[in-house]
Amino acid sequence: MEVNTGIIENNRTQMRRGVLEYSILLILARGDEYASSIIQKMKDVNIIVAEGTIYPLLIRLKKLGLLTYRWEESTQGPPRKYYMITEFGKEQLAGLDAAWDELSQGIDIIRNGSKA
Amino acid sequence: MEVNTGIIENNRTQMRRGVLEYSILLILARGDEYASSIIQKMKDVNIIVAEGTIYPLLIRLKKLGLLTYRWEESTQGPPRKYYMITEFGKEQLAGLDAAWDELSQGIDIIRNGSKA
DNA sequence: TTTTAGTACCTTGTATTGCAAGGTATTCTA
DNA sequence: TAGAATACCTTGCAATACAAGGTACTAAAA
Repeated sequence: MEVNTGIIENNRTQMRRGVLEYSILLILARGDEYASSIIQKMKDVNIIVAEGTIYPLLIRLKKLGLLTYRWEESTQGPPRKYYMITEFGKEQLAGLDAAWDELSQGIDIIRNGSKA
Repeated sequence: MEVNTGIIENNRTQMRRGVLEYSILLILARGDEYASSIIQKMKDVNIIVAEGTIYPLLIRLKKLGLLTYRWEESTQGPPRKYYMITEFGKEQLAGLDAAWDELSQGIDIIRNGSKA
């Protein structure tokens, strides 16, 4: 079924997809979070992620050794799975920072015709 | 078959994918180009695209009305299909500029914790 | 005049992956 | 004790990038 009609909306989604893992790692580098709070923090900066996206993704990043987690009781609802970035995760994040910078620069160049 | 091993390489690819259409439109907004020259221009700024990616993409963008093309003889090889951005394409590109700016800002915020 | 190399076009099939939809468990409140 | 709210998770589908393989034209070499 067709979900995204407009070209712009479609590309906005596409662009977001490219930085999903990166944003998760950025957020977790600032502090431990559980899935729903990550979704919220990303939403705050207009990077929309669905639950069905983030849970498998967190599991994947954990398997790769970038993250670990701990369970924590909540006063209002079921226990939460707080994810934490590992040392290896931080190393990889540094690489992603570089990748993002490189892409930004690339876009800048073809956009403005200079390395500004 | 596994193609991209490293996490960083994998994400670099993922990020690039998000801006494929955007970069094509940016390049064509500066002047008419044929597929191979678009690939080259993108490569120049480290945005790698394969032929098998760009041909279907150009066809798609043409079908959507963002591009048209004209054939042009070449002195060294077969004729070239020069793609040109349409008025509608320029309109959409403006939207993509906004989408990109928004994403960049979003990343900046979760990266630096501010709207710098 | 055949062959090779270079350039340009294009299609097919596969693997990846985001996510809508649907589902379970816990806590709190009416 | 029946919702409502919050949290977790899985399944199956649709979209899509791209490796691989293929055609056609030109020029140059054999």
